Amino acid sequence: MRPNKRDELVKKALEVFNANGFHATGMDRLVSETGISKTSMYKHFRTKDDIILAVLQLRDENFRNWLYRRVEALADTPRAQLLAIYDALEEWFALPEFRGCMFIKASAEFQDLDHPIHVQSAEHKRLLTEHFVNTAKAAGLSDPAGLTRQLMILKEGAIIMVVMGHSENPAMDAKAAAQALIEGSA
Amino acid sequence: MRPNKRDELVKKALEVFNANGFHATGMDRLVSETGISKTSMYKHFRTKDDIILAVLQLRDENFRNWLYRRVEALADTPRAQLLAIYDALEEWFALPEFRGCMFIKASAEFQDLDHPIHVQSAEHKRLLTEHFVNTAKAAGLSDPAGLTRQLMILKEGAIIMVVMGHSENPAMDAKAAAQALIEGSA
DNA sequence: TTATAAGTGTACCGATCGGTAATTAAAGTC
DNA sequence: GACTTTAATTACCGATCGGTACACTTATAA
Repeated sequence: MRPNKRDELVKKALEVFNANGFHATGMDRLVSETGISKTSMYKHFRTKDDIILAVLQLRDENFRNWLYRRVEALADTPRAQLLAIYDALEEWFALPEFRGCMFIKASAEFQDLDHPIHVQSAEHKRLLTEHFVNTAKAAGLSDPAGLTRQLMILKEGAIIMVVMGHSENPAMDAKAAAQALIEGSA
Repeated sequence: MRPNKRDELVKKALEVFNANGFHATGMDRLVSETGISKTSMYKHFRTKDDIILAVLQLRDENFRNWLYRRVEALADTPRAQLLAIYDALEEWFALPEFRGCMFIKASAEFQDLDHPIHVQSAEHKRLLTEHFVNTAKAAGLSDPAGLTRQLMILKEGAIIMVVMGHSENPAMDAKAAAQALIEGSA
């Protein structure tokens, strides 16, 4: 069983890109911080953008898996799970390596709507929305799609306010708002 | 009356940075797109970062002035003005040159919390919050600070969902949420 | 053993990066 | 008219950008 260098590269590149940004991280830095030779990188990927796409794909799997499972662990009923989203967010924000949402940052650095990196970042949000719409439906709430759009807005806004804001606990601000919205849409 | 080259540069640089990103825009491109010589730029600014800071300062003035005045024009009472924020946002999102929030993008490209560009971006959000807290107080609502934090989360989240999301009208999603929150905190 | 694939190290490519030097042309102020 | 300021032009700097060429080493599998 050979440990795959490709996966090792993507995993380490994720950390480097997340901490330093995409454009600001050069290939030489990627070499020195991952310990993987440039030759090897370009044997697995044709371009730097391809590496970024692989990183985003890994991040999408990791994050969605983590969030879905964490929400299920934190609450039993669908309705309580919608609120537990923000408890999970609070945990995420508290991590020392937290650096904001990678997909928001990626779409900020690759603004062209047709750019593959932008497209893939938007797809991540779509998948999240899709999942929580089902939770909202299971909760038997009226207008699950509309409510989920609001819950997503609260999630993204909380992330921004952690990075840029001066509030102490945006996750709990968002949770309080979510609770009011859910109770109002019973 | 001499037309100030410095202001002309900052104004045009704002458009270029907003459309192409900060790291992705080189000084040579700034020269060709603004028509201003590089020598002249570096006589007014010591570094590229200084130009970015000046751009952000201009953007802060422009945006806050516009938003405050638009909100006042759209609604009379403080309470209605809190809701009008999202009507103004809807207008902003509809502009053809809309490219997301410059400060969110700047903080995404300059992640270091101590970096002057990050600090200045966060300051923009602080000023916005400060202003709307006063509106919330004038509206006589309970916990104006807490409500404003929620309204800010909705604002930032709506911006993200316009750029990355698949919703049709995040501004109105946010407005509906804001309305529920305001009514609940009467 | 031997062929095949995977990985490394180093040197290099042209292009672009942020930033500077030197010179000259205008235009405003005294 | 003399002088100062502002700006443009052009060429250039070392460093770094994304990406490649080449020679060498390992490790696997037949």
